[in-house]
Amino acid sequence: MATDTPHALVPLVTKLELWAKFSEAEKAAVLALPHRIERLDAGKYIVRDGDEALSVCLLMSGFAMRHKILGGGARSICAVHMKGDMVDLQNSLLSRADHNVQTLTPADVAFVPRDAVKALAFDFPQVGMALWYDTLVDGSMLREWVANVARRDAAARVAHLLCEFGLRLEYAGLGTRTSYEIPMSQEQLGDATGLTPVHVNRMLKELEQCGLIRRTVRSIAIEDWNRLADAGDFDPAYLHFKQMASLYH
Amino acid sequence: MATDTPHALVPLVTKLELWAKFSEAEKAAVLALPHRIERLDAGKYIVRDGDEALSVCLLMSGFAMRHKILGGGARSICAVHMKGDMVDLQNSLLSRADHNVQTLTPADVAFVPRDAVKALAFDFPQVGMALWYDTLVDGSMLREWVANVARRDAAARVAHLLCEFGLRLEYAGLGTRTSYEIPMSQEQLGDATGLTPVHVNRMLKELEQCGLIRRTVRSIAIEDWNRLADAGDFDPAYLHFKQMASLYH
DNA sequence: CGACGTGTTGAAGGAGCTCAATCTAAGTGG
DNA sequence: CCACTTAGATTGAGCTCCTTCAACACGTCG
Repeated sequence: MATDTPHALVPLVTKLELWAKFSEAEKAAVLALPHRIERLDAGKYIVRDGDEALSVCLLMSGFAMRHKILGGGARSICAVHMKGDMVDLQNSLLSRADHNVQTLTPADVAFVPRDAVKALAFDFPQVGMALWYDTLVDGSMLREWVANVARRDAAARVAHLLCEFGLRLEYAGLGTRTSYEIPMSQEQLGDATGLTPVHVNRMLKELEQCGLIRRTVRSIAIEDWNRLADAGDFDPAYLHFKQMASLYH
Repeated sequence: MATDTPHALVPLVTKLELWAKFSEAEKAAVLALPHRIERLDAGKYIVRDGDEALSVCLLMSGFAMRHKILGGGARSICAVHMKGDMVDLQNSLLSRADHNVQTLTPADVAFVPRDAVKALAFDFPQVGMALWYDTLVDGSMLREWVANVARRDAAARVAHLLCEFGLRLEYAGLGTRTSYEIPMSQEQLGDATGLTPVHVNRMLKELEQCGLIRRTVRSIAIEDWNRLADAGDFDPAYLHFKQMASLYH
């Protein structure tokens, strides 16, 4: 569990410092978190619903999703995570996982023992606060996700998801908001929007025919950001991005 | 802002102690939070989307909801709160509200200044941790809410909501899980389930005709808990109730 | 080459929506 | 106490958006 790559947690510090300026001691404490780095294939479960989750994990590369499997076997994806995201604070602190976390692509993941995170939050309240803020932003994104699947029509749901993805990828330094590779199949997009894969396909086609996007297999190019944002009823306020004024039009 | 009813915050202590045993000093610190108590009419906004939220508020009686108004004017309700619930940690800590909080019924609300809550969390990490846990449970409930509106059919959505309500009311000491007054109109139920009020009405009728519930105006009696839970694909694990084994069948 | 996962397209059906009328209960003012 | 108002509940009829089912295309990988 001792770390031979002490810089692996730098992205975490960067992210948490969005919420509070850390002292050197606080930074050092975060970087000193014991962790184990693992390379996971696509489709690997990080946590399963019902498990006792003992680790918090940090996505260093690749993509992952949170989802639930319902009684009838249907799947509901409620979040997608990318580089720098802290996955599974939710499950690990509440001890018993209430949903699954699964990789969408091959991913490098740093596992940090839950108790070390807890201790860190206790010993360095400033850090604990930043972690808390991070989970509050997750909550905000969940509320928007609810609104998306509950009250927007199919085309708007897909458009909204494409806008959110673009901004988040840009924010994570993984591309521009108007051109990126989407790490999900159309079936997964369906599970994320509450639609069937067939209908996702038709909506993508429609958005393309309206000149809002262009696409090849998995690559999305947003032709007209403003019109797509309009079609998707997209307003990035819920992402609570800091210091990114340029993105707010 | 000085308090003349020092016991008003007792329900908060009780709730937070589900997550961590508090010392006398910690309990005293929570009870010493400065607060102002206010009686609000039904339909009153506690916070509006976009506001700078300066207070956290504790529901002492009555019901409230969180919701978003979308571009087209549609409303999406993503949570309902009741006695003892801490409303609006979300909005106030992130400084700019990303959704509305509005009373469903007349309600007694204790307003606590945001900075006092922050200071409490800093000075008493054990308390801060409990507050954090509370927001994590909110997140879990949101994920289930996403699954409900995204992947269940109309009858199941309504059934699930009725089950959740019953359990939460019982847990809050406001009745039994099988018989209660529902504090929402059918239009609001529609906004909470992503359905039209007309269709909510038909689903309630259907559940009644199947012998799962009985009802008068706003009162719900669950005739057959197990069958209703089955119809609503309801499993209470996501509520993360503590010490309530009897409810898990 | 064949198999498999994924994307694409068509046709038909249904769950839930829209529109609109009617009914009920709870005020409210006279 | 009653006429009047109003918000919400209830019901019906028709329509539409999305689903379901099914076939076919395409690229990758054994």
